[in-house]
Amino acid sequence: MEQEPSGSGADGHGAPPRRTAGRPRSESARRSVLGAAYAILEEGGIEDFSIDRVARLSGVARTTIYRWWPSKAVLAIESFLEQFGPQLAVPRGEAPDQDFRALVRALAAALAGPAGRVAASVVAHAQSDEETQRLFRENFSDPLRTQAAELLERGITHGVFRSDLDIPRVIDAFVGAVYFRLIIGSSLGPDWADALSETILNGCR
Amino acid sequence: MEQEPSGSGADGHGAPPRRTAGRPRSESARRSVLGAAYAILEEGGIEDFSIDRVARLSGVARTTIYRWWPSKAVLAIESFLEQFGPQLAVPRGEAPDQDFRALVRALAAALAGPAGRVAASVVAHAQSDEETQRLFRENFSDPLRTQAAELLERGITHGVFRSDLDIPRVIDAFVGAVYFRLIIGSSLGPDWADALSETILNGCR
Amino acid sequence: MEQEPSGSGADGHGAPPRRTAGRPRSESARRSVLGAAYAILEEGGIEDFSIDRVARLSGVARTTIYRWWPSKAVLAIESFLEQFGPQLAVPRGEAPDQDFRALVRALAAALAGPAGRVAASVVAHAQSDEETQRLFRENFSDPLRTQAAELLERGITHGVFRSDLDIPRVIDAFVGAVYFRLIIGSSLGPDWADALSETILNGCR
Amino acid sequence: MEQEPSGSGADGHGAPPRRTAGRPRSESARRSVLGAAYAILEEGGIEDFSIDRVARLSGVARTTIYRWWPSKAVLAIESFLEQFGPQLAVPRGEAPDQDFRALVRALAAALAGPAGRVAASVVAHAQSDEETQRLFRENFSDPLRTQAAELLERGITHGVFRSDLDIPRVIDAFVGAVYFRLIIGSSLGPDWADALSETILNGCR
DNA sequence: GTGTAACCGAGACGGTACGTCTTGTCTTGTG
DNA sequence: CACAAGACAAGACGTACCGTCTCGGTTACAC
Repeated sequence: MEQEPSGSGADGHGAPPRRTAGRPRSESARRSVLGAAYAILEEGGIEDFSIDRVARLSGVARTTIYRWWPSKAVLAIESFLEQFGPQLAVPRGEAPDQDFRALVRALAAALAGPAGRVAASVVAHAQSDEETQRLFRENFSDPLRTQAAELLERGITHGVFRSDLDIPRVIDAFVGAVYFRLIIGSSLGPDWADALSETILNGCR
Repeated sequence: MEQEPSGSGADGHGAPPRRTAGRPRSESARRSVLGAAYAILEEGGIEDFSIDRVARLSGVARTTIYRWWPSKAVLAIESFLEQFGPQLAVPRGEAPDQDFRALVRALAAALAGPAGRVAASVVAHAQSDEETQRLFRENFSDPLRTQAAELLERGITHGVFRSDLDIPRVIDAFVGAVYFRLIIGSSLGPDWADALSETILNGCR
Repeated sequence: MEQEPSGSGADGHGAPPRRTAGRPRSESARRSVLGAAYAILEEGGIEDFSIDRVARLSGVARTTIYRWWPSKAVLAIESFLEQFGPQLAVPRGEAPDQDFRALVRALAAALAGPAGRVAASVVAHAQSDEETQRLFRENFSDPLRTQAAELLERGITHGVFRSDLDIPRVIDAFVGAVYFRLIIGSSLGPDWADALSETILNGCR
Repeated sequence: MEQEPSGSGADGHGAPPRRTAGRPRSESARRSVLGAAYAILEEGGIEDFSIDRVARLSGVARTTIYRWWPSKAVLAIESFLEQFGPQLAVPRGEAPDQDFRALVRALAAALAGPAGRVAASVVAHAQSDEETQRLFRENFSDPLRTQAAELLERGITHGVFRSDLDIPRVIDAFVGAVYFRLIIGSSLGPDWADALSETILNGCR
């Protein structure tokens, strides 16, 4: 979001950096804001999150924040995605059912830490804001589902999973289970993750 | 909440209603507040919800609200539970798998309406408030899980479901799926509910 | 105030104790309230004075206080008068000018202590409440003026003071001076009192 | 208060207006607040005075008032001083005793009107607030005393008043008398003022 | 004795105001 | 232009009192 192509050297094939007139946006301000926002989310959840606090902590003027982020929800989720987005490595091994187990474990583990608290906060809030919902879906939910879908399809072609598998529903089930436990404040340990995997895989074979 | 032992016919051994000294709590005020709170939740979610607004809409003084509800989160969830709590009738027919399908359908249907929006709002908020989380769990989540568990156990004894079924995980899966779709803003139609039931039941047999 | 005809044997000209039907007023409650009220005034002035606080400190129900004192101003001044009223002994010696000096000293001394803080608080508030103003005038200001007037008249008949002395104005001057210093927060030591006496007596001879 | 050096032409020695960054304070808001504050004081005394009411009447946000005035006492006295401060013109004629009479009359007259009610309210409150007391003393009491002192000194040098006159005490006496009558709710007519002047002047000659 | 009347306690209720915190907009001056 | 600084209107927060209003119990005198 708000990605500035300015710095990316890849577009050097002719298109100039497209520097519009006036003072360019301060990249350092942007980073300060997102960093401070995430720090606040991590320590106090969305409850303690306010534009004022982000401004104070980041040293960036409130006006500047308002110029670039339309609402506190968007700022919160952007700061979360920037940190969390690249964190989930989907496994790709030989046995699809083992991969599935690993995926569930990885998701549970990622959300068990402090990032989970942030995720819960942010997604909770998302529910009231179209834009935030979209950002979450596009940058977090959809990629995860896509990767999971590929894994399941691989299982089908390998003959490990039944051919009439309703892939989206399977994904609904395991992602939903993890997320619901997160919201409810229940633990997300590896034992629980494995038990869930087993239950779901039972229906896939 | 604030249950008056007065009405419980069980103590018919002579114990008088035990009215404590002082002006008794106004039942009409309590109802007005919960009603207004639910109305606000229904139309604008938790975002537009404030004690001030509830006070104005209900015609009850703000101080009176604070006397009985410690925080806006608790008021919100209580107003939701009062409306939604008794809404979910768990089916009890001959075929446990049919019953399961009906249960998933009922849950999805209940949350597909305006109550869903409220539920999402409220549960979202729960995540940052211990007390709200507890209220939600005790009054909504736990009863639902208990009833679902009984249904699944019946299925096992009837020989319809496998005997090594991990009941809590099955429940995690279908409740989580419904709730996640709700949060994400995806549809919760009967077709989707049936597809989910089928996927999960596949693992139960 | 709240004159109790019950005990006063002096009115034995026929009027019986006139005990009206019903439970009689609790004398202990009355005393607790006035005592607590004065204690609060002494430590925090009128600023910290509230019916709630008096009720809490005295252990008397708020309703009971409201039954007997129409406003917090009246309660404050009554509690003050009960303590301060009998405190000022007007001297009666041989030399009227010496007596005057002693009177001014006594007034200044009485108001220099903690009671002064209370007096200032209370009289300050009096200005906005008819009833309080009347109570202060009748129970404090008028008696003081009457006694001072007698003293000055004695001085005239003794030939120490000029015969055309405008007694009320003299009293305005010295009482006003003391009170103004009190309000302004200036000291009220004996030296200042003597200097004031001298200045005023200069105009009396 | 809050004096803006910008307008004072005296600092034309090079110091620029020194406009600090950020949006400048709204002069119109300041005026609205002080005006509304005085209007409320005039009609209901300090009893009806509240920041809320001032905000409503002035149309200025409550937060803005709190930004500039630390307490309601300070706001009250400032609004009073702004109106009343320049109102008292001290006479300067040939005969010092005539001037004194005129001064007492002027003071009494000024406080006899609606401003008197405000003054009484405000000064009454001053007694519990250090800051208010200071403001009243510096901006009202001290200037008045200074001018009165000059008048009396002129009388001494002219030989009209005795040379050993204790000037501060004389001022205590007449200012106190006026203020005490004000608080007590007694009239402050010209006849009374003249009688007071005569009584005090008797001691000055 | 038994009313009945006025008391006292407890505490809920509708209100007003408090002083603080955020939100989002605006209005300056500087880089 | 971007940005820092900060004023502004709006409005919610949770608390303290206000004065009124039920209630349940407690004394008294009066029949």
